[in-house]
Amino acid sequence: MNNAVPSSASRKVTLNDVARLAGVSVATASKALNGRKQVRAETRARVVEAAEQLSFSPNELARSLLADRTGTVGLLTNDLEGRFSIPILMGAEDAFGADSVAVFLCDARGDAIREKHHVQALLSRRVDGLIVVGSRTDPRSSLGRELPVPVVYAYAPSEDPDDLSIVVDNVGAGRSAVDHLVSTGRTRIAHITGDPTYGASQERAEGALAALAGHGLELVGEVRFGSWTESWGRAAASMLLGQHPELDAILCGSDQVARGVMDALREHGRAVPDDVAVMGFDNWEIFTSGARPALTSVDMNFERLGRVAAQRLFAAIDGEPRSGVEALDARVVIRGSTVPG
Amino acid sequence: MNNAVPSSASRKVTLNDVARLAGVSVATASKALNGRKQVRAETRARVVEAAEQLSFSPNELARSLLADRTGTVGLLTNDLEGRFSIPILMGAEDAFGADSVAVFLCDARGDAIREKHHVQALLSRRVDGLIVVGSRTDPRSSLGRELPVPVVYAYAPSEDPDDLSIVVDNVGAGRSAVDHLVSTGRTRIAHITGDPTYGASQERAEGALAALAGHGLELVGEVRFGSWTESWGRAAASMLLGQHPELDAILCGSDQVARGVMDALREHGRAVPDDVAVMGFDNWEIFTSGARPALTSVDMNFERLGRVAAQRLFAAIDGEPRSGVEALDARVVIRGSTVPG
DNA sequence: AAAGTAGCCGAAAAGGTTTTCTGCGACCGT
DNA sequence: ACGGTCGCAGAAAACCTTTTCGGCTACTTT
Repeated sequence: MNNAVPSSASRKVTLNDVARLAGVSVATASKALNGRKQVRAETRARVVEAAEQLSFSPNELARSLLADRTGTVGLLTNDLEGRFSIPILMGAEDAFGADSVAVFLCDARGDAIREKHHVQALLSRRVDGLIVVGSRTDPRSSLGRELPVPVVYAYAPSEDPDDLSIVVDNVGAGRSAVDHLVSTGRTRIAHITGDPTYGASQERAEGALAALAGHGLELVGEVRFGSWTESWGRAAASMLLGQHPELDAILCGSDQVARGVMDALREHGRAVPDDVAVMGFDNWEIFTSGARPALTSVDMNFERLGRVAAQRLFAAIDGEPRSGVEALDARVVIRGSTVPG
Repeated sequence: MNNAVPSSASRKVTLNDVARLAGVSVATASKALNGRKQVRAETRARVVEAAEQLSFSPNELARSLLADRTGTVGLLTNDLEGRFSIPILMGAEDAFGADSVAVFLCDARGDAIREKHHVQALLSRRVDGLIVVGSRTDPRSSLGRELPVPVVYAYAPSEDPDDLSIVVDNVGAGRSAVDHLVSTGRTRIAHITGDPTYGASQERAEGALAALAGHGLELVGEVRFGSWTESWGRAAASMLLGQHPELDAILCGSDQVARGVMDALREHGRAVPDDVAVMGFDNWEIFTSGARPALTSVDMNFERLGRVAAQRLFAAIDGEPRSGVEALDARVVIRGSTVPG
C-alpha cells in the first residue's frame, strides 16, 4: 500500500508552506488544490506535488470559520446503552459518514440540564444541525424554535408539531403482526406485552386490536401489561394458559417477553409453532436466533430511521425544512416460531 | 438557505457586538469575559451584562484556530452494534463530557481504508487525540507513530508496543471465575466456550486452567470450543453431560453460551445450582437477569475501560504519554446460578 | 501598430477570537 | 512639582483558508 508518510506529519504544515515550496502565492495554492479554473495546469501540478510532498491537509477550522458551515452535526442521545438509540445512531452515522460529515456524540442521560448544556456546547462549536434521539416513543419536550440550526427528532417525537420528528409506526407494527398470525391460520390470539407506561406497548396493542377487529376476531383475554422482561413473559404465559387453554398464538410486546413465553410454553408441553405460534417485537437478533425455534419478530428498522433522520437534516440544512411527524413502517421477519420450519 | 422570515435568533452575535454594546473594544470584552485581570470590575460587569443580553456564545472555531487546541477527540470504533464497543464508548463519552470535551464518533466497520479516511478527516478537524476501540481482544495494526496527536487503543491492543493500549485482563478473569467456583465447593468443573479464533476464549480458558492447577484440580474433559451462541451451549452441554455425568460446575465462555447450557441442564433434569453450578462471562444484564436462576458472571467493566482510556488520552495530550499494554481486572458478580438463593 | 482580450497570478480582506504590546491617566513618594 | 509605578483600555497581530479584485503578460483583432 501507499504508506509513504513523511515525518513532517508531526509539525503542522499550512497552505503557506505548500505555496512557498511550489513558488506561488497562497491564493494560487488554494485555487490549485480546490480545482478552481484560474490556474495553469503546470502550476497546479507543481502545487499538488508540493502538497503531497508535505502531506498537507487543510485546516478545516479555518475553512469552516470562513464558510460559515462546519460539516458537523450533533447527535444528542439519552441512553447510550439503549436498545433503540444505538441502531438509530448507527444509521445516522452511516448516512453522515458517507457524505463526510463528522458527528459529535453527546449523551444527556435523560437529564434536561445536561441536555441544555450539550446543546449549548454544540452550538458554540457551530454544528450545522442536530439530531435528538429519544429512548422511548413517548413525545418529548422541544428544544425550542429559536435555535440557529435545524433539528430533527428521532424515535421520540417532539411535542411541538412545528418540529420535524421521525418515528416508527408502532400501531402499524401491531397491525402487521396480527395480520401475519392470521395469515398463518391463527384465530385465538392473546397478547402479552410490557410496561403499560410506554407508548410503544399501548400503540402496538392498539394496532393489534384494530387488526383483529378487521379480521372479525377478538383477542383471547385482555391485553396483559407487565414489564419488558423474560420473567414477566413466563409468568404471564403460565397464567394465560390456565385461563385460556384454547389459544393458538401469543403475540408478545418484545422479543424478551417472547423468550419467557416460549419457556413457559415448553414447560406446559405446548409445541411451538404447532400448538401455539409466538412472535415478538424489535427483532433483536440475540434473542430471536437463540430461541427454539427461531423467533418471528417485527423489525422496527431503526437503522433506516437513523438514515432518514440524517437525510431530513441534510435537506433542512440545505434550506428545505419540513415539520410534523413522519412515521416509518415496520416489517415482519418470519421465522420458525410462527411457521413450521 | 435564505431564512429571512423566522426569528432573529439565527443572526450570529459576535464579540464585536458585545463590545459595541458595552462601549469597549473587543480586546477588553474578551478579557472581561475570560476573567483576565486587566479589567476594572465595573467595566467587566458592563461587558458581562451586554454578553448576557445578546446571549453571546463565543465561536469555538475561532478560539480553537488560535489556541491550537480544539477540545475535541475522535472516537474510532469498528462495530457500533457490538457488545463491547458500546459500553467502552459510553465510559469514554462520560469521562470526556465531564470535562466538556466533544467527541467525534466514527465507525470504520472494520475496513482499514475507511479507517484511514476517518483518521484523516479527524486530523483535518484538528482533534486533540484519538481513541481506537476494537471489537475483539486480538491485537490490531497500529495507526502509526507519525500521527500529530496522541492515540489510545481500547479493548483491542495495538501491535506496536510503543503505543498505549488499555485492555481487559481475560486471563485474570478466567482465574477469578474458577476461584469463585472452587470457593463454593465445586471440584469437577468443565469449560464450554466460544469461537476458538477469539483471543478472549483462549485467554479465559488459559486463566481457568491455571487457576485449576493452582487448586490441585483438573478440568473435566477438554475445553469445548464452538461459537458464541446459545445453541452451541445447549449442544455442548448435552454432549458433556453424556460423557462426564459427574461434573458439578460448568464455566461458560459467555453469558449467551451459559444460557444455552442452563437450558440443556434443565432438560437433563439437573438442578442449578444444587447439582451443577453455571457461570458466564461479560455480565450482560439482559442475559444474566433473564436466566433461571439469575446467572453468575464475570463483569469485564467496559465502562471503566472507556473511562481509563479517556483519562490516559487526557494525560497524553497534557504531555504525559505512556506506552505498553495496561490490563484492567474483571470482577465476579455472584448470583443464584452458583450459590443457592 | 494600436487596442482590446483572455489567461494567469498575487495582494488583500474576511471570518471571530486571544494575546501582546503600547499608551494614557492617576496615584505615590520625595 | 517631578519622575516613577501601577492599573486599565485599545490597536494590532496572529491563527489558516477562501475569494474578490486588480494587474500583468501575451496574444488576437482590426
